[in-house]
Amino acid sequence: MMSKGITGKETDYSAWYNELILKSELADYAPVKGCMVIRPHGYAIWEKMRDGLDKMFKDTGHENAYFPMLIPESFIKKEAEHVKGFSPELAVVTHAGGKELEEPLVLRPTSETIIWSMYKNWIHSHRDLPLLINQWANVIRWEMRTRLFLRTTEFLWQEGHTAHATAEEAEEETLRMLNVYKTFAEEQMAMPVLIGKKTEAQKFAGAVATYAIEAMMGDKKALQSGTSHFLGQNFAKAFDVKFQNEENKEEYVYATSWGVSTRLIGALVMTHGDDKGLVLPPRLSPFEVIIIPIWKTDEEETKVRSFLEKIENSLKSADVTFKIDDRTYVTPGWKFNEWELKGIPLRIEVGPRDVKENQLVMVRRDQSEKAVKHLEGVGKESRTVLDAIQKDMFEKAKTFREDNTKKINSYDDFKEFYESDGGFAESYWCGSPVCEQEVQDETKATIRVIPFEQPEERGSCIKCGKESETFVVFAKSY
RNA sequence: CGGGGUGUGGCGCAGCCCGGCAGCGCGCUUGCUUCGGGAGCAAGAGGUCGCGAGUUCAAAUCUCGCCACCCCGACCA
Repeated sequence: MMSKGITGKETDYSAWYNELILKSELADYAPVKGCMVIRPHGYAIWEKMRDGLDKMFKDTGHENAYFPMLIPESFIKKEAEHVKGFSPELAVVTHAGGKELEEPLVLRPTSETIIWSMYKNWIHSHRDLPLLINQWANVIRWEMRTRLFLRTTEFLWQEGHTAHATAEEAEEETLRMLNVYKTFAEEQMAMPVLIGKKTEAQKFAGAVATYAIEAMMGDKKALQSGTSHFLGQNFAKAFDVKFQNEENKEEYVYATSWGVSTRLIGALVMTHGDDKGLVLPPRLSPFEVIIIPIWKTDEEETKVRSFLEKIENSLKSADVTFKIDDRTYVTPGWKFNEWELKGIPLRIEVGPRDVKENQLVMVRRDQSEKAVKHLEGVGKESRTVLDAIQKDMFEKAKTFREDNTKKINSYDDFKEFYESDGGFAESYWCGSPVCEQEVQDETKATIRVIPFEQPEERGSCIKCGKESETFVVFAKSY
């Protein structure tokens, strides 16, 4: 079932990532190339993410709905940029019911087109706006190269699609949801993110502007972890969605869309994982505490079990979620390793020695020291420790990012940076797509974001040296 | 699409050059002893060697073809 250990991060990051996912039972390869099965442990994490995000969406006034997976091919073609961006990765159904279809059906790569085809029927007046809808769904994108969680042919995500009366309102919504993502990433995933605007070259096909959260992974590469798009009137025009404003004038509707996907699980793995396996932030762990009872004799078992009840009650009263691993056919040592591999944030060991002393042993997943704690108040103590883990994981990730972020002004230094260790480079850029492309061709680094907070001083473009006021963050990315 | 790799009991691999009984480790089953960092002993079960042709008395092994998956690069959440 399981062989000992996984490849070290330093030895081969990619092998480490794959082995970690397979061995911690987050996911497994499916029969179809590029597809994966999300196993219960991985899906439980996704459910946690989903629940956390869903609450944040509801709190900002959104409602869930569900639109179909099959989209008439002609819909995709209605928005010029959208077609151009997505046609290479579409999967198309041409036959069904034993016959060739009159019009091929596209398996949705994203749902703007089908949603806006419906919004046309639902929006007539400014009183119908804003329309704030989200859907949890699967999408299909036929990618050339896939990687577990980071880029799979089919993935699960959430896509918000909102309609507004004014550009200002829509832009506000775009940034509101970007900030929801930032908050979620930092507070729930313990993953610090940069936020900002994407360059023209990297924006969503069909958007006026794309914004993103970007995180630094354990190998110092960037991962785009969530996007929020201001779509302007592009889709309203493509699908002829107009409303009558207060002055009784017809106007096209303004749109946004925003999404995060199961890629976030990959982000979690690469932000916090270590050579022993996954390290889960308490708020996203399927359960927070794994309890491992230890005994030799029946008599000891009876004593330990009744002691466990006291621990359970204390944990329950502090709303700490836990699981007791009382399997008899594996040794405690085996369980330690297995639950560390699976990333459960806190472990409690209870054996005859502890029963006698009215104590227990606590071990944080993000550290390794064993700490002896008294039985009394173990629930509250666990909560305190879990909060500390959540916070420390964030700080550790943030420090790592800061340690690997460098202000770079000269292109020679820049090239050298990406030939050696790499990381995030803070530089200036003149705004020319030519410079952007040349930097990418020569160093593999791309502009990840144009941060909102721009420094006072001006600089010079990292590539052409022209004076520039645009401060950007470069990195190699997934 | 280019480059590389792999395909042999559930998992990881050896065997292939040089054709001759299909092996090893882990896991699994049963029993006993174990149990505070991946337990020990004993006895078992388990395989169309990715698929298809060919060469041969004989193919996991040689030849030709095909397929699948993984990794690295170009496209992307």
